[in-house]
Amino acid sequence: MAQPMRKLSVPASDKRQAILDAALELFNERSFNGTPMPLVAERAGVGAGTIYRYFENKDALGNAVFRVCKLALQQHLAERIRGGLTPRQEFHAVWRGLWEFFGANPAAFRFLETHHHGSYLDAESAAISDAVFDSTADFVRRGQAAGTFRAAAPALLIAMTFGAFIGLVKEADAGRLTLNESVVDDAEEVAWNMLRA
Amino acid sequence: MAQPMRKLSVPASDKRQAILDAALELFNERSFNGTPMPLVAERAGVGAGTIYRYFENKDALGNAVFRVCKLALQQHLAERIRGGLTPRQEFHAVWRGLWEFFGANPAAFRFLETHHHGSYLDAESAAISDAVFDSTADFVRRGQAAGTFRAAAPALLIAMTFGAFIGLVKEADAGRLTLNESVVDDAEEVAWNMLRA
Amino acid sequence: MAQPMRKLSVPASDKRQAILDAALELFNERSFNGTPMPLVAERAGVGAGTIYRYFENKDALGNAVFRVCKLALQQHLAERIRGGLTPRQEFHAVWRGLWEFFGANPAAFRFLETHHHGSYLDAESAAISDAVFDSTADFVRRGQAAGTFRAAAPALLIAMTFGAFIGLVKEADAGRLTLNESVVDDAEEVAWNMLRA
Amino acid sequence: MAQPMRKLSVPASDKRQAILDAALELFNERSFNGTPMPLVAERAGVGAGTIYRYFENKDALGNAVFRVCKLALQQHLAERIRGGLTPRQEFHAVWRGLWEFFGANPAAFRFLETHHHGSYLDAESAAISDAVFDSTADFVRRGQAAGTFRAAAPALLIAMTFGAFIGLVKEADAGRLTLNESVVDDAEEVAWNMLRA
DNA sequence: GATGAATGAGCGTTCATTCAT
DNA sequence: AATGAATGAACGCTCATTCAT
Repeated sequence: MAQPMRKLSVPASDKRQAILDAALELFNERSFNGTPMPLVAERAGVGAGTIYRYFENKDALGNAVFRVCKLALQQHLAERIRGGLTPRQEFHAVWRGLWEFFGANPAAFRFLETHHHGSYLDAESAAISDAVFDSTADFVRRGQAAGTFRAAAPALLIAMTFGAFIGLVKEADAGRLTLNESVVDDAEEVAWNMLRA
Repeated sequence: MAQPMRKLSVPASDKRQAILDAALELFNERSFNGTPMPLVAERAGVGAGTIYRYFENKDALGNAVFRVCKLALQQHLAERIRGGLTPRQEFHAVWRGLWEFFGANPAAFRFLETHHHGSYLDAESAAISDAVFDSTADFVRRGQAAGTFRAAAPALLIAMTFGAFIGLVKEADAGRLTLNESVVDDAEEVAWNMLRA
Repeated sequence: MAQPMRKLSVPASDKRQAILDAALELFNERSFNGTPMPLVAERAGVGAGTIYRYFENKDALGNAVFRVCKLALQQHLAERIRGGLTPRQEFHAVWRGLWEFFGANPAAFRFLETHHHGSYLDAESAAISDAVFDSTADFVRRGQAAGTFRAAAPALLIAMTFGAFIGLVKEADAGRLTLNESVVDDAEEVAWNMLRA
Repeated sequence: MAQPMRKLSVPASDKRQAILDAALELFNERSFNGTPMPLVAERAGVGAGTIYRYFENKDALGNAVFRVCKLALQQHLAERIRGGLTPRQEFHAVWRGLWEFFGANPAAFRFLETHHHGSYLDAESAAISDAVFDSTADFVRRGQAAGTFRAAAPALLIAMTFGAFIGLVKEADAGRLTLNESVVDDAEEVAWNMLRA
């Protein structure tokens, strides 16, 4: 059997991923503008110049981190919604999905919450945010069509529900709340009262 | 009797206020680390060196902005809660208070939401945040004692309620929602369903 | 008796002297370039702007301090040389004069030693140094004419003798020597062996 | 056998040395505080930021210059003293050593004389100064034990002898004395009369 | 005359980016 | 492809000097 005609490249570039990981951590710890590129390079275990082989400049790196996080969250939630669930079950899936995503990838979650309007974000990043929003709005409209979700602007319900979840994370970060399974379950019940008709 | 003929001198703290205002705007637009001090000076209409007559350094300026905003919000809400209101009326007062504060001072509101754990914030700023939280928690506990508010950790209810409001503002900033009086009233009804027993 | 026709002025300006004193101290403690003018003003107990009524700028202040010190030393030594002393007695008078001047005015002495070629010193300051040197050279030549002083270039003898005294002061400053009366007497004997024929 | 054909690369510490040389020159010309780092960089032919790859900050650069000069002088003198010389011969070696060092490295000599107690000098620099002093004091005590040197505090003799030499250099700088071989020989004779018993 | 708040040029230092290796 | 030494523009901040009071 003939070997396919593409060059055998290094495995989808470990270094690119290492740079993204390091940048995500550091942008959370020190903010985008407070993070020197050489520090990203050091944390990623690469040379400073190497970053510029993978990202045109610091802004591009910031946008790449944003997109990776946003798409990871989108995919994580999308995987949980598929299927023939009731709207209540769907909401449970989303809420648990947020919690699982946060547990598996807290840095990504915090980055999205904190850097959602960094001045370095470009049009494409904004477009991705809009696409994620649109698919979420569809989910809400399905629930409203079924009469299970409250009749209010989908944007309003989405904003308040995600906002409430983010509020939990921030309060936990401030040390005034411990986010464990039972607290998140309580919170789901609370949030559900916002959504249900 | 005629007013004596002396020149009206500018109030001594004119420039201090101008610097605080400029810093608040710019820290929102460009983040703390992304804002050069000379730009703050320019926006405030003062010389670069003048800032340092009023604030020891950039961190001190950041903390001053934070405290001014936090205390203004606290006072704004406190003024609206006093009196013999029912918990539902108190909640209305708080929700409207947030909305009014945001309308009167959107920059201050956004600053608090975005910069609540900037690495430049010092212990005193953190203490103020805690004090504001404590007085809010008292408000929640009063409502719970009266049986009107849901029995859940006050920190959880506070986090989710403020988070929901902040979610609205962010969504409005993203251009996917228009925050007007009727939307805010709808949102109040939604949020109330989180709180009520 | 008619009063002379000049304005009664403030007593030869206390402030000018206070500024000179403060500058002398601070230039010694922190060097010329390391001393901010506002600090000179504060130490002198005057407003920052006031210095500029008495001295055109910082360089002019530095030159004024230099001249005051140089002339004070010159006068101090000149007072001790007058009269019909033998060269040995004259040398004793000079050496003791240096010691007394240092004791009475250590700041002035150290300033002259440390700042003798500050880049801010102007031609007039240099001229004063030369004049002081010339009168000292005359003293040496008198001693050489009398056959009491060693026949060598006066500049050489002056340089080495003053240098030796300054060396004592520096070593005392470094904490490796205590300058008291008996040490200075010993040193005079040592120095005399450089000069005598 | 032919030398291998690899490119001759510049020694790694090329720039470090250029920076030290430039700093030494400029600190002499304009004093430590009077010398801007960008000017050091320009004189050294490097970028301003490059200095900070080799020295942590300006103070560290000042200390490095001081140590290089002090150790160079120490080594220069130490090389000349070894052997079975008489104290008079040893003194000749030291005096000539000073003169040769000054001739070979006038900037280093002047730096040591002028900056010996700059406020930026750290404990290690002070320790080096003390060590150099101690070894010189040993030399003096040897001469005193042999009965050739005057019985006086070694610190006093050292201070006056070095002070006298420095006085010569200063007088030459002031343009009132030309330091040539015969003048230095005369001066040695003069200085020897301070030291000898 | 005396003041000190205000200024902005210039300081010490950092860091995004480049490029010789 | 990968590096990290080198750069210089731009940062946070200081301070000599001015000028309205």
